[in-house]
Amino acid sequence: MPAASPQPRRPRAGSRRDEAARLAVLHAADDLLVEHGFGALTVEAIARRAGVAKQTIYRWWPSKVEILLDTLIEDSDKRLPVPTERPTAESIRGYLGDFARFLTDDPAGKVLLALIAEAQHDPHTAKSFHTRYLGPRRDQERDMLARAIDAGEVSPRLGLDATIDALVGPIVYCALTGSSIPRDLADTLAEGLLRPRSN
Amino acid sequence: MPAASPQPRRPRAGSRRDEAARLAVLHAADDLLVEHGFGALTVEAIARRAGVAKQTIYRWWPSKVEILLDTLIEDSDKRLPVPTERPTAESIRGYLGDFARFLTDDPAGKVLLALIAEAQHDPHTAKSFHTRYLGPRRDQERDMLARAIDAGEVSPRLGLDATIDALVGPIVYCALTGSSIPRDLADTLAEGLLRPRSN
DNA sequence: TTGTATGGACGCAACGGTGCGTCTACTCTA
DNA sequence: TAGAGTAGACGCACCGTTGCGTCCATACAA
Repeated sequence: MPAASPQPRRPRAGSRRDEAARLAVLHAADDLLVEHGFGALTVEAIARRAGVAKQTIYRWWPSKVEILLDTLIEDSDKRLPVPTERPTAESIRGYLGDFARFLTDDPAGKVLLALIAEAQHDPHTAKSFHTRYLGPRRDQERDMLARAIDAGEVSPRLGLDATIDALVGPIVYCALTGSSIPRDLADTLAEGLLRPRSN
Repeated sequence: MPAASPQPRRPRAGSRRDEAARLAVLHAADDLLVEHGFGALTVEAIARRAGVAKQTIYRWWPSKVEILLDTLIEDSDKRLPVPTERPTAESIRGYLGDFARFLTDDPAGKVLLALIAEAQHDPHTAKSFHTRYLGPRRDQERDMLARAIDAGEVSPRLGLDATIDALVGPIVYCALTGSSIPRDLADTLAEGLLRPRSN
């Protein structure tokens, strides 16, 4: 293990916010979470790892949860975009597969799981997590699904939100319980829940 | 490994464990969790509420998580039994509906959600939670499903575990994200995933 | 049957340790 | 000079542990 090397000396900051310090904090939080889990994630450890004073963290973030939210939002916008442009059944299946891989393979997936968890423990986290992450993302997913319905690509058995919960839920649940996600899970879910009632 | 314990010349001396204290701790933990959330749940608060010394808690439980596990196991065995005796599609649908109500309405449902969450944060919790709760319950659920398949009642599109994850996942996910669980969710999931591939 | 010794369960109180969030004091640059 | 940064001490709460004294159910000897 690389034993928390303090970052190389940055040039002293001026009177604007130090972008290098901001990124160092974000990355430190992300790394520490992946390496040692949320339980071992403390503001003091983040400061140490980032090579930044604790006060600098408290100046810009009210809690470590908001730090994680910042990293999650940036990473998932970048690496797990919602395909709202091509409203096809195939793109929805693709998104579900990407989501499963994001959760299991991407460091940001661990952040998402940790925030889902922390939201159960703390109401402030729950509120912020919904407002800043879950809500906006759900809006995009709803849009994706609604367009596919309009295009006649799919015809789900449930309402918009319930359908998304039914598709995403099992994937998240597998990740939460640490069981591996079967290859055909996403596709079978889509088949079972997006097809028109053929009978 | 314990070197030569002095011969228990009097095997049955001393007081017995105080059952009232045990129950007081279990109920105090349950109540505090429901009232103030896991974040505010401390061993000292449990001791205060139960009218019991902190030492008495540490004497019998290694952590507050184990206290919650004890309450969860007792409550869910009692109030959410897995219907393994009548292997019908209907009993499975009924179980899913009961499970949804358990999660949203029963205090023990909150305990379950809190433990799922805490298992993300702490590896010890994860291990104990799987060994003592998730594993045994999954065995029963697998049994329930396998019997229904043998009886020709259902013919799922996925493997045993994946099917259970696909049925239970959305319900848990709704509860975790605080969204209400649609009335027809359980039934539609069962229809979409347990029916034989009719086409 | 009675008296006593045993030893476990319990309550009370204090300990050192850790992370929290705040605070002060100082530095550096635009 | 004002804003952003570093360094580190502070009081607080909870952690998990320990020592000590009390209570009481049992086992056994008188």
